[in-house]
Amino acid sequence: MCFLLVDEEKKFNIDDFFNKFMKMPEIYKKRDVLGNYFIPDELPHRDDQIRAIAQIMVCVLRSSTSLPSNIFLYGKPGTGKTAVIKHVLKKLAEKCLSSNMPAPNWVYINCNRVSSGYRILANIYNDIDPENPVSSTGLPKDVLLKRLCSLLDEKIGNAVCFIILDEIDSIKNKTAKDNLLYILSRINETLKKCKINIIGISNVLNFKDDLDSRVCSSLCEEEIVFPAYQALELYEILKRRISAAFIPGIVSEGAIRLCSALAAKENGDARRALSLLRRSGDIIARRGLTKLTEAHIYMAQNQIDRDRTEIFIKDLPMHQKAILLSIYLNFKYKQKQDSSSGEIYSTYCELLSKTYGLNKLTSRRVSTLVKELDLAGITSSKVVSFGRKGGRTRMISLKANDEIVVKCLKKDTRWTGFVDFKPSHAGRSDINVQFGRKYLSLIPPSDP
DNA sequence: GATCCACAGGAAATTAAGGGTC
DNA sequence: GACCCTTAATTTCCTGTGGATC
Repeated sequence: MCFLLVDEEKKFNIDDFFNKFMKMPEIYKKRDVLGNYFIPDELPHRDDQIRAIAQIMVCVLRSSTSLPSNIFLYGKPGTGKTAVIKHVLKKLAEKCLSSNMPAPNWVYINCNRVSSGYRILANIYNDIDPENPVSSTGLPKDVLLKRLCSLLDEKIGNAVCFIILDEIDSIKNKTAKDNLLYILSRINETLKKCKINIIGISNVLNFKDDLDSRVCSSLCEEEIVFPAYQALELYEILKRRISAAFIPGIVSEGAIRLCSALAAKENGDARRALSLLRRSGDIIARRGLTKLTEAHIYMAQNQIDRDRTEIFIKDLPMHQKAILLSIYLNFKYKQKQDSSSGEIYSTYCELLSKTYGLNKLTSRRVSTLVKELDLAGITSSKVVSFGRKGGRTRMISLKANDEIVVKCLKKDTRWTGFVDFKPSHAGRSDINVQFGRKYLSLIPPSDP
């Protein structure tokens, strides 16, 4: 039996907390304005992009069956791509309705959440007909496509349906990506009444280079690039949002400037600036303060980075946690900051030999998982060559705060007991431990 | 300049799981 | 229930690579 030891004095009283909060001064007029999904009526510094998209889409106003060119939008995260396309479609729909024309239909899919071709087609289907959804697996792709075409003709009729594929670069499998985009680029040949227009949104500027040439020519008819926001542009965007979100006088001038500068440093990401503002607003709201200063922006920044790392590690699959633990243990027990992929693999194998019911992954798979940790900013690594004696390897070091890493790993009961485990090769001076896989033989055989 | 090391990493194959159809 | 489909995770196979050493 297990008891939670709770200090009576520190025991959280939810009623008291709510009562205290109710007495605190209100700082927000409308907090939602700072949210990621809020689309403002005006999008400053995006006039060129709005004009370009509007000029392509305007033919829909002449005839509901006129098909505009397919569009591809490129730009780094937080540069307003999604907001601009939604804004233009909203305005187009308003104009159609005020002119007694049918509003254009549109389906928005974030490919980051629906990463396979089949599921993207299924999501388009389910978005159009949510009452009779198709399953996310099981049907042959050609059957699903046939059903989707029938549905589009039946539900949309003689009109254009815009399909927005956001974060299209996150479809990892190149064949799946080419197949899906090829199907979509030819779908109008199968449709009898409805017409499909594809709007692709990518965070990767050279996304097109990776596409099949047939797909590229039909899908990338018009391309619009979204440049990163400059600090001054971000400042103006924040000013507008602040006046809609906060009660006047709450946010200090210095805080706005700092927030814009920090976001400008992160590739001009407006989403990051708004998230900093939202988080720092919540910090002062919970403390009952009425002035948001630079200090609160720094606090918010630390909290966001910390939360991001903790959530990422908490959600890692079991083997990836073991790999991260191996990196941490090598960092902890070695004199050097970085370890070779071979050393990490041998530590990983050693850890798994001490657990029951877990088969170790191959070094190839571990190599892919290490790269994923790298991409997430948890580790930092680079490929280096040690010549004939040492060959080519990846040198890996821990980038995230080691205290946060160990705290998160301790929460996983499978690995709690291993956070102080010393790898066999650590601290040995009688062997050259540069090249870990050689030393797999050091690992004692696991119990049967 | 050739050789060799210790991998890196791409591509195809395999496996398991979830689901649809007949 | 057999068979077919899809996806995701993983393995297997293979070629490529940078630089020290021969």
